Amino acid sequence: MATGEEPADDLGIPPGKKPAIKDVARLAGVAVGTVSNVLNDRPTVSPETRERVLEVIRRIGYVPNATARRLRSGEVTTIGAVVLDLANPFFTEIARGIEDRLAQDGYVLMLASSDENLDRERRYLDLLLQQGVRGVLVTPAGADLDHLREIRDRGTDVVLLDAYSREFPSVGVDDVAGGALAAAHLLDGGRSRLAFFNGPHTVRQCAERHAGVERAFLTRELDPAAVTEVTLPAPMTAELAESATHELLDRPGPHPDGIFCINDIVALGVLRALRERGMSVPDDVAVVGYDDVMFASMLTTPLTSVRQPKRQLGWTAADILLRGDDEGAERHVEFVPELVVRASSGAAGDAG
Amino acid sequence: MATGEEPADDLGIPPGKKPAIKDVARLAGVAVGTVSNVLNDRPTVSPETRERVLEVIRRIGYVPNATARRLRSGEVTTIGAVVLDLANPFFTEIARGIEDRLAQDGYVLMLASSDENLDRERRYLDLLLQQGVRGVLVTPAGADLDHLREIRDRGTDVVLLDAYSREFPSVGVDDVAGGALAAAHLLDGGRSRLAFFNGPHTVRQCAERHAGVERAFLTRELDPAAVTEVTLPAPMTAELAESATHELLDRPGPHPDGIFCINDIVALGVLRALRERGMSVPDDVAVVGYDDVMFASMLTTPLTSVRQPKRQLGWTAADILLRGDDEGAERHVEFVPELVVRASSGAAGDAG
DNA sequence: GAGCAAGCATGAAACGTTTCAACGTCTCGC
DNA sequence: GCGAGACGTTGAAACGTTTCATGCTTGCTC
Repeated sequence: MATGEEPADDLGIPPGKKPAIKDVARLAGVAVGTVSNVLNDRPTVSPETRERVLEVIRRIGYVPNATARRLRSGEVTTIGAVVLDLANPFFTEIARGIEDRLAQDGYVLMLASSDENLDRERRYLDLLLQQGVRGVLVTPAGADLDHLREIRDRGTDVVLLDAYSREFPSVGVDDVAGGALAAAHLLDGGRSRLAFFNGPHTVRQCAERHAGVERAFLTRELDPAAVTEVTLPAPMTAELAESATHELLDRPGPHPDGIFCINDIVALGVLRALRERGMSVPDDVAVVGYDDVMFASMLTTPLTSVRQPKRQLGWTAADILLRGDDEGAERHVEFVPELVVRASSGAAGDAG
Repeated sequence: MATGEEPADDLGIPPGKKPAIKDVARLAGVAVGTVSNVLNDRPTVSPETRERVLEVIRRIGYVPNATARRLRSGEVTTIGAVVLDLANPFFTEIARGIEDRLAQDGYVLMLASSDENLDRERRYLDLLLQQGVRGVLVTPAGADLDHLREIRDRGTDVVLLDAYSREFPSVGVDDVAGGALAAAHLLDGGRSRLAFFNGPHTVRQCAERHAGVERAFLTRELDPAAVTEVTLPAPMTAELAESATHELLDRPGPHPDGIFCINDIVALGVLRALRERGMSVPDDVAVVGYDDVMFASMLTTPLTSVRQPKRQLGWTAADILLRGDDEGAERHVEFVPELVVRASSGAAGDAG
């Protein structure tokens, strides 16, 4: 674009520059302080003056500069979030919850994905701090929280997302309870030979859900060792789960009559393998997944799954951040997962 | 935090205040300009002075105020995006693509969902402008682009996402080609009695994919009127599609032997209904979806679908924005969708 | 030793707001 | 006809940087 078109009327604003509050003041014939009062809805402005100022604002398309406002008043209306992967439905639901809460207060969200990479996490946090965010929500990519500590000590609030630490406010879901819920459902549905398709125990979620399964057994005075645990390497895909299922069923001895999967993707692979073998779900085998992702209810055999309140997770984390050091603000919130029973584990068959 | 710990030595900084550049200058016995030069690695500072300044910075824990810096220097490393729904996998893949491109240049993304609501879209755009973003990427919630025009005229770049307009740079996918691709695949696979589960034609995507279907027929010198179009009301769910399928199959006359669905969710409902009726896919009916969402390949009968290059869509939009008015910058990019053939439309049965 | 360039350091202006003490101008009550 | 509020409005200081024209020292060249 060359010299470009000037507005028909000359407003005395250098071309290529955005109008500032002083331009509004000049054109409306008032002081800058008055314009500021109009902008901030202070009651000390006469209706006529207010109208005149607003008219000018509309005419020249004035937009207040949040950076200058922030510098002077010190208040910030931006928060940052770093999640593991924005392409993963689990996190986008969380992000959506964050956004919903922020919208209430006119905040804007700056979002980034760490890809579970500690370096990327640090780089993004650094960028966010430079932008001057009021606080950050982080799903930590690793156990090392040193950099987060430093950020907090420098005065930027930090809230952990889907994690727990006694040093930081945090929001998470009780994974032990989730594991117990799934195992209990299978046991109480009359299943006795359980298999557990899990990920490596180095991942907190996997270890805790495993502990939950054990707890369900012990509560019923059963031996947790009776569970056949199949450990899948990361990244866990449906294909991986499918072949692991075939492998499991090829073993000698009785087949399992209930399978608990660490997430719904894995469950999908298991279901596919069972179908290939002509086994009936839930009559021969009951299957339970985890996360209750969008498509769990849409499968040919709708999947029973442990639901995490994803949206609420994000909402609450943002709420803690915005409410700050309020008296009533809870510093640690742990949600309780919920079992959604569908056809894949319906009324127990007589496979036993 | 109450009064907190004071540093042992009195530095002449009011308690409870963060040190500013002038404090560093005073304590190091230099001018503020010099400190600024040290901070920005300018070469006009003698090594001794630099060391002295850095020493003071370290001692009092000075952190530059990014807000003030930005106000003065005017440099922006933020762009905004408003998509229809952050919880929809289609848009999060796009967002991920945007993020990937921005990361290359150290930019940060401010993200918001309009929920297809024009008012929300406007409100969010306003917030983003206040934050002083360098430009915005928008998936328009409606056909009215007046506000976008205004934003652009006031000096903020605008790029349209999954849309087309000759007024704005834009990135989209050829929906006519997508519709044609799906219909051609069914026709060339020997299917002759097609049904098309579509949304209302007021939605651009629906109208264009419909045009694509017609084109495929005309190219083959067939009559497009032979297609049975079923119009589903928004929001389209799997349940809705399921019952619409039953309704269609209850009609007298021969059943369709090929069904094209406006998206994969709809296809899911169709598949479910067909299974309930004991019809075989693809032997009795071939099914084709659209979007190729993550789970399309994971269904019991993997779904043939028209894939949109979602990530690339976002990447390219961000690229256009960042490259700005460069000579080589393309102002309109249209991607070509791709058909991913899976079992749901596999080798044609002899249903004809 | 005059002239000059190079090397450093300086300090004030500028960025676009908010905030606040001060200043009319009315209106009212006496 | 005067003091006291009440009501609107004003203008400048302040926020914490960056930028830049200017000035002061050196050391070098002829």
